[in-house]
Parts: sequence; structure tokens; C-alpha cells
Amino acid sequence: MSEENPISVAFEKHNHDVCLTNAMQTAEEYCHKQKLQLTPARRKVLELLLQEHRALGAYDILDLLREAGFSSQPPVAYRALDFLVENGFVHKIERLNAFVACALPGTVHSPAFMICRRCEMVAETQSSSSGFDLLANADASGFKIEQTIIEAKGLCQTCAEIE
Amino acid sequence: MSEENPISVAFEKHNHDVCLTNAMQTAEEYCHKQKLQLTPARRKVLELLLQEHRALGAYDILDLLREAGFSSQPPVAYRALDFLVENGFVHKIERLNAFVACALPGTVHSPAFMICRRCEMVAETQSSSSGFDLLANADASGFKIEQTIIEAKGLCQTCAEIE
DNA sequence: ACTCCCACGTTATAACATTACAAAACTACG
DNA sequence: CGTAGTTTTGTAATGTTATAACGTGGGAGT
Repeated sequence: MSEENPISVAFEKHNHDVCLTNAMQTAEEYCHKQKLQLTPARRKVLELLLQEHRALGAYDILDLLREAGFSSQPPVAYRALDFLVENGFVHKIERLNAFVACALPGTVHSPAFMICRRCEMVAETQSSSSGFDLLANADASGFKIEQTIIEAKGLCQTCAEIE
Repeated sequence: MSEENPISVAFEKHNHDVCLTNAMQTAEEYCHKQKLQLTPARRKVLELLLQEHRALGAYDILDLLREAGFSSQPPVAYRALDFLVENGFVHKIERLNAFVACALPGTVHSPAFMICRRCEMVAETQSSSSGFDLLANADASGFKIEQTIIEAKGLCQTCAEIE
């Protein structure tokens, strides 16, 4: 376990510009190392998601891409998103059919999400899974887990106070 | 039971007719007690899902409803599914945009699912959640969890042996 | 019978996602 | 260089999943 525990970044105050710049830089470096092409459209989609700090639907992204002068056919957004998801820069929130920038890019991790139903903020956290029932049951039945999605819906502290 | 489906009925062998009959009876009783109307369409959808023992899309269900003589406009299926999900007889598998009959109807539980990517079988298990990281982090950040979805994708034992 | 609520019928449309194919841009390497 | 092979993009069309809106009918209680 790491000393730092950067849980639920989105629900806590932080310097957003720095957060964006760092994430973009990490992505740049990672792509360079892996010889992946962080093309303009892919870069733009990642920037948009980092700026929003919440889940955006593919068509929301498409609108923003159009505003930024990109072509706005669905495949443009979905291709960029596929790339970003495959390489771990973005996660899909299945519950919302939406996408959110990864809070810990460049690291192998098994994310879990907290989704505020009021402000739609999405916070990413870790699911280390030790002592986690599902795994025990999977072992017992011979099921081989390849990927697990964990998404909690609820209210973030701010919204809970408002309601 | 009627036609096809020689593929592994679940991850474990069991008497399918009994399983269906029991589940329907539980639903009947529960609805009667709660003064809920288990109407023909709702009953049929539940039966279909119990028979299949795997996740069905709303439009798959719609096709089966048409075959059974029901109207086949989308709201027919979605309304029945909403009812069944609300009352815990059916779960939605977000990853597949599909629905599966509950393995433990009539009990309050927090399900987790194992989804075989090869045969599409869905197995339900419990997530008691004690010692589960997400909850600890949620507490720490003031997030109030209302519902959590847990879905593991992978290979069931049978399919793992085949591949 | 009247009214209220709940469920259903039906049309239309919204929201999300993919296929397919051609053209352009990069990359490797002789 | 150049050119073959791969990857990425442009674009049109289509497929899939889900909901909105509004009217009709049927049962429960008064």
C-alpha cells in the first residue's frame, strides 16, 4: 500500500489546473514510452474529461469536440474514448453510459467509483479487493475474474448537506 | 421448459424446473402480501428470465413477449422490467444493458455478479461488503452510498476449460 | 355511479453505439 | 528517399437501448 491515499479526489478541494496539467503530462510521457499516438482528438477528449471532473456522455464530448473545431460524427468520440479507456486514461461508468478521466493514470489499478446522483460528480477510489467476498465465491465456483466494475451511487457530502 | 439452451445452465448444475417454480411462487406470495399486481406481462417477463438463466436485453424480451402474444412496443418490456427490478425480482446488469432474474428473490441483499464473456451466463453472489475498501473510503469522504453495483467479467469454469 | 389510481396501448423520439469503406497520415526499413 | 504496411481519420448509414407523452381501460373504495 502506498503512503499517500489520494481517495475521492473529486470531492475534495484541489488545484484543478495543476491536476489537469499533471495528468496530461503523465499521458504524454506514457504514450511516448509506449509508442502510442496521443493524437489531437484523443488529447482533446482527455483534456475535456479532466476539465469537467465528472462523467460525460459520448455525445456531450462530441458537442465539445465540435465547438473545438473537430469533426463531430459519433465514431470520432468513440474512437478517442476507446483509445483512452484501453490505455487507462479514462474509465467508463457503466451506470451512466458515460466516461470519466482516470484519477491515477499510468498505474495498474482496479478502480471503484462513487457517483453523486445530485451533482453527478464521480470520485474514483481503489478496490484492493482483499477480503472481498466476490473473489472468494469466484474461486469456489471456478470463475476466472478478468475485470470487475464497482460503482456506488449516492450523495456526496456537499449534496447531502444541501438536501 | 421449451426449446434450446444446452449451454451450461448456470455455473452449477441444478434442477431448473424446480428453480423456476420456486421463484415464481415466491414472487406470487410476495406480491400478494405487498398488494402488488403481478400482471400477465410482468409474470411472463419474470418467467422468461427465470427460464433463460442468463441476461436478456429488453428487446430480446420484447421478441419473446411478441411470440407469447403480448404487445411488443418497448414500453411494455421496460415497464415490466422496472416493476421487477424495483421489487427485487430482477437485476439489471449494467455492463450488458441486460436483465437477469434474481437468484434470491424476496430477501434484502446486495448482489454481485459474475458474467462469463463466452457463454454470457450470469451468476449472482452476495457482497456482504464488510471490510470492503469502497465503504471505508466513502465514510472518509462523507459520501453516502445508497446502492452499489458490482459486476465481474471473466470466464466461467466450463468456458475456461473449453478455451 | 363516480372518482382515483394504476396499468396498459401506442406513437414517436431520444440517447447511446457500431459497421463499413475510403482516404490520409504515420512507420519501418530496404 | 520511396514504398509497403499499419494506424488513424472522415463520413454516411445504421443498429441498439431507453424514454416521453398522451390517451384508454379496469378495479377499489366511497
